[in-house]
Amino acid sequence: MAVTGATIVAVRRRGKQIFFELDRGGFLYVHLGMTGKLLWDSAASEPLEKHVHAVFEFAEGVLRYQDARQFGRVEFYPEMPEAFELRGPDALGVDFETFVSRLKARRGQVKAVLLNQAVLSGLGNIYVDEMLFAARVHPRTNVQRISKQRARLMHQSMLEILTLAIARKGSSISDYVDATGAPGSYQHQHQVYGKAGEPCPRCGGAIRRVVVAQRGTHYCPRCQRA
DNA sequence: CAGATCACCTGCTTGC
DNA sequence: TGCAAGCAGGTGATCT
Repeated sequence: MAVTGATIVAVRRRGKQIFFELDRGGFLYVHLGMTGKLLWDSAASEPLEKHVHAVFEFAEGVLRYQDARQFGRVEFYPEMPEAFELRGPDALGVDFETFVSRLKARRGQVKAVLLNQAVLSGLGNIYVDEMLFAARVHPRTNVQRISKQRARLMHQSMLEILTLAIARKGSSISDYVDATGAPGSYQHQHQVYGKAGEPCPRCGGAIRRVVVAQRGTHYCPRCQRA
C-alpha cells in the first residue's frame, strides 16, 4: 500500500476534511461522513469489529477506521487535487467580511448556502440549524435578502456555536465517538436540532421540523420569520 | 443557476 | 412478534 512505512509529519483539518501528511510526500485524506470513526487502540482487536474498513498500524498502536453507513472516505493522494483547493475556507477562520462576501456570492436559501462546502468548510446540518436559530433567521430565507446586521449576528453565532461544540467534543446523537471512544456532549446544548414538537427555549412556541435543502431542518416559526 | 430528486449504505425507531 | 416505513452528524450526479 502507498502509505506502508511512511511517517505522519503533520495532521491538518479544513472543515470536515482531515489530512495526514506523510514524510515521503502525499497525504492520507479522511472524511467521516455520517457515521465514520477513527479509533485508537494500543493493540488491534482480533477478529476485527463490524464495519472496520481500514487499519493503520503504528509503532505505538493501531488506528482503525469504522463506518457503518460507508459515506465516509479514506484515500491516499500523492498531491492535492484541484477539487479540494476549490472548497471554502474553514468556517472557524473566516472574518466577517469574508463571511458576508462568500455568502452574498451565492443565491438561494440560506440553509443550502451554509451547507455548501464550496462556500465555507465545516458547517453541517446540526450547526446550521443551531446558528440560524441563534441569529433568528428562517432557514428558507433568500441569502441575498439578509441584512448586514443579521449577517453579523449569524457570523457571531456561527463562531460561538462551533467553538463551544468543539470544546464539548461534538454532538453525539447516536454513535459518534472520538479517537479514544468518548462521545461528545454538545447534543445537550442543542436548542432546536432534533427538538421537533418541543417548546422553543426562547419563546415557548413549538419547534417545527421541515425539509429544506433535502435535509431535516429544525426551527422556531415564531422566532425565525420567513 | 436554483432546487428537486435520487443515489450511495446500514441500523435504529416507530407504527400498524 | 413481525414487517414496512421513516429517519439519521454527508455529498455528488442528474434532471428540470
